[in-house]
Amino acid sequence: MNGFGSAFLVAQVGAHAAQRFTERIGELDLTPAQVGLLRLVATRPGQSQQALAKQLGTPATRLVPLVDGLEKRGLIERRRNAEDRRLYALELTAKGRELMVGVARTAQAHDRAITAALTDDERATLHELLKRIADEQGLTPGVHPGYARP
Amino acid sequence: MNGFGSAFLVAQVGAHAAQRFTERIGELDLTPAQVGLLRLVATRPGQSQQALAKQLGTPATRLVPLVDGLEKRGLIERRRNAEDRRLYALELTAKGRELMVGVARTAQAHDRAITAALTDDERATLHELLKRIADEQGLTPGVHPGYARP
DNA sequence: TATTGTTATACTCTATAACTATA
DNA sequence: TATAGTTATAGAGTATAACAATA
Repeated sequence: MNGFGSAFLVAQVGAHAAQRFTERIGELDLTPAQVGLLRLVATRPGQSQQALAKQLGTPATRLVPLVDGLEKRGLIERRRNAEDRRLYALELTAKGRELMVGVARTAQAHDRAITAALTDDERATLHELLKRIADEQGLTPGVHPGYARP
Repeated sequence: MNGFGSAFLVAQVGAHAAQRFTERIGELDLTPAQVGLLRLVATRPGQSQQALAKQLGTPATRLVPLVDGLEKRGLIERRRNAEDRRLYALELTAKGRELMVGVARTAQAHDRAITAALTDDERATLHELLKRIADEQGLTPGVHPGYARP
C-alpha cells in the first residue's frame, strides 16, 4: 500500500467538508438535512411530502418533523392541494426565499474555504473529474446520500 | 446557482464512496470503524486503547466494544503491558494479518470501481488535488472524520 | 381498497459519568 | 491522587408498522 486510494481520500475530504458545512450552516440555525429540503422545495415547489421523500431517498416519516420545524419558523408552507386533499403542496415563504440567499452565500464561502489549496484552474479540473464520477456512479445532482443525520 | 460547488460534490461522492465501501467490507463481516482500527493497529502496533482513541478522534469508551468484537474473532490481541499493567498493548494476530490482505484487496477493487469513469492520468490528478486539499485542511492521513457510525 | 400524512413503538447508537484496577 | 479500561445510564435519532383522513 503506497498511501491511501482516491476513494478513501474522497470519502475523507468529503466527510470533512460535510462537517465544516454543518458548522457553517449551523450559524443560520439550520441542519444539512433542512438545507437539502429547502433547496429542493426552492427549485421544485409545490410537491407532496411523499414525492420529496422519494427524491431525497429518505423514509417519508422523517420529513414530518423536518417540515414541522421549518414551518414553525415560517420558512416553508404546507398548502392543501385543492384537487386531492390528501396531499400537501410545499412552498417557500418570502422569509424562506430570503434565507436561501444567505444559504447560497454560506455555500460559496464554504466552497472557497475547502478548495483554498487549489488554483482556479485546478478547482475547475477537480469539479469536472468529480462530476464525471458522480454521473457514472448514478448520483442524483444535488442529493447527498448521507442525508441521514441532522 | 449554476450547479453545485466542488465542496458539495466532494461530500456527495465521498458519502457515496463510503456507502459502497461499507457494503463491500461487509462481505468480510467488517464495519468501516473496525477496518480503521485494524489498519491503525497494523501500522502502529502495541499502542494503548487511549492512544488509539485519541488518534481516531473518538471517545475511548467506543473502542471497548470495537476491540471486544475483533478480539472475540481472534483478529486482535490485548496484551498486558508488563511495565504498566493498566495499559493494554494491541496487536494483530496472525489471523488478523491474514484478513488485512483481503481488506487491501477489497480497498483496491473499491478504488477502481469508484474511479471507473477516469483514465489513469485523471485518477492521478484527482488523487493529487485531493491530497493537497487534505493536507491544507489539516486532515490526518488514513483517519476518516466520519468514523462515527458502525 | 389504495394512498397521504401522522403518530407510536422499538431499536440502535453514542456519550457522560460513575466504577475498578493499577500507578 | 491520577490514569487506563470498563460498565451503566440516559439521551438522541431512525425506521417499522399501526392509524386517520381522503380518494
